[in-house]
Amino acid sequence: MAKEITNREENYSQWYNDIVRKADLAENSAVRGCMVIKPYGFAIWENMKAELDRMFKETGHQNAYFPLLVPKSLFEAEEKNAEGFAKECAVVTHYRLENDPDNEGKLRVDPNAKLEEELIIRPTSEAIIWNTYKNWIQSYRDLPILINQWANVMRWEMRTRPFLRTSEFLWQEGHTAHATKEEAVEEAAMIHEVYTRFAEDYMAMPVIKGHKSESERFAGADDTLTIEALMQDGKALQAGTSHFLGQNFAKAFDVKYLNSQNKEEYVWATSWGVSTRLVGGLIMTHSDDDGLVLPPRLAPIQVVIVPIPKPNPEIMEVADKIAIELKGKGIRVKVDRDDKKRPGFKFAEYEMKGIPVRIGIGKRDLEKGLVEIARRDTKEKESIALELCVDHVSGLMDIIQNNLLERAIQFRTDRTTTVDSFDEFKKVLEENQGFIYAHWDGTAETEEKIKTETKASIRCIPVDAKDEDGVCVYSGKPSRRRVLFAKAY
RNA sequence: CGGGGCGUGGCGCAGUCCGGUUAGCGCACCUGUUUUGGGAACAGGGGGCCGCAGGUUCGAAUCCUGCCGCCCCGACCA
Repeated sequence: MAKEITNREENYSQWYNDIVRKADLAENSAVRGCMVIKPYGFAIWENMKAELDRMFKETGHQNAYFPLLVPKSLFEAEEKNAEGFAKECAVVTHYRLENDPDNEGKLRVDPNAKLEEELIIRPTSEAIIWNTYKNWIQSYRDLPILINQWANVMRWEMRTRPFLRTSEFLWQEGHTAHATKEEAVEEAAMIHEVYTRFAEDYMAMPVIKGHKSESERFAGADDTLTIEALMQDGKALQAGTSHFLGQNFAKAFDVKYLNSQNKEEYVWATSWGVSTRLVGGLIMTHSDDDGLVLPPRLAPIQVVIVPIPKPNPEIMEVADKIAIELKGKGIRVKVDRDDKKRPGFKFAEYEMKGIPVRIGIGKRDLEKGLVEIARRDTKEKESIALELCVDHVSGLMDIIQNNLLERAIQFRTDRTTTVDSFDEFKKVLEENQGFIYAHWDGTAETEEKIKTETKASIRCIPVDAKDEDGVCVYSGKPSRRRVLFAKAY
């Protein structure tokens, strides 16, 4: 069967790398920590982007674009934010190269072209955007500002992995400005819900919604909302965050407005983002040892039609007819016209690429009026009457989408444990990993100690956590509710 | 930044310890023939500054020195 993909059990991270490479999603580049996203991988991102963009616009946001470079003086204005990102910033210091007099044919940085002020390559855009908003906002009538940008950002990470953590990555970042605290809090929560819907309805990736603990918060935020997904190796992935920024950036950039009583007030803010990391989450939620598995709603190709054993006019006529009908139902279809490769090779290839449904049209079956339908998610194959094929396949789209979500929910349920003692806590981490619900005393000290001793961190304080009196698994101090722990990516 | 590993056709590797004709193998690629319902077989063929720069030597992929880069594990990371 599928060759060259490492088994998940054998070496999970090698398996992940194999999928990325064999499914032709991305490859390493000449730049350390930066990947080349290949057409097939980019198509998945484009589908995510299209859907998210639609959701943002539906909720009243507009797209805009701000500069890649941020003057250092602006970057440092919001202290906590600057401090949080300082260690991972790439910095532009010069603007010109020249021929190196000591090294024929080589260039060097022109020492005379040093910038007066260094420019930071954005690790996030709050600074440059709030500096801009300052000029846009005078009155309560200018609010709210609801803007999103699709952009690249750079964070000089020490260790990178394709999609999950790269030095440069693509994302969207929403930056909104509001007249009242309530409105901003509501905005952050609304986007949190949009992210949840996207993860579950499109990626078929169930997530836990919650608040970050104070120490895990975005640098410069008063509250960070997160969606946390569970990967197949039992580790958590932070899949999206939505921050309530309070008035921190408004104060740092002096953004005030006049309210209807002609009184000056600071503006309230949110920011929120998801990135190409979602592609990594998608891979690790559904894929198996035979390759990528994609949910139909995000698959670049939803159905592939393979002539067996190879294209001939009679078969292709049927294939094209089915393709046209499926396309008429809004389904993304590829008809394989390659007459060089044999069916077995193609089957394996399309499985590697995670195409949800394959229709095999063969001479022998066709004589009996049958075609073969193969599902990627279950690997089931069935023969079905030609005239039922289109309806059956279009119906499969939702069935597969739901099955993937159900499967992922089941996996998460199996890997979620509620514990009441620290021994139990550690035992679960050794044996099962996954999500752990446990009581926590609410202090950063305890959180830190648990993390140091077990490598598990608080992923979130779930929004739907029930009040439940108990005692902290670590300190024994009283706790009002359980929080979600896991080792994380 | 610490520990480990590695740079040899597009990819994966052998050869390096112990220097010696023309640097080899698998995959991929090209041509042809036979095949074709789950990763076809055979035959022929193309493709290499052996990471870079010095040095030792009659002779360096191989030995010496310096540099550069990559991968893995840690530390780090919203």
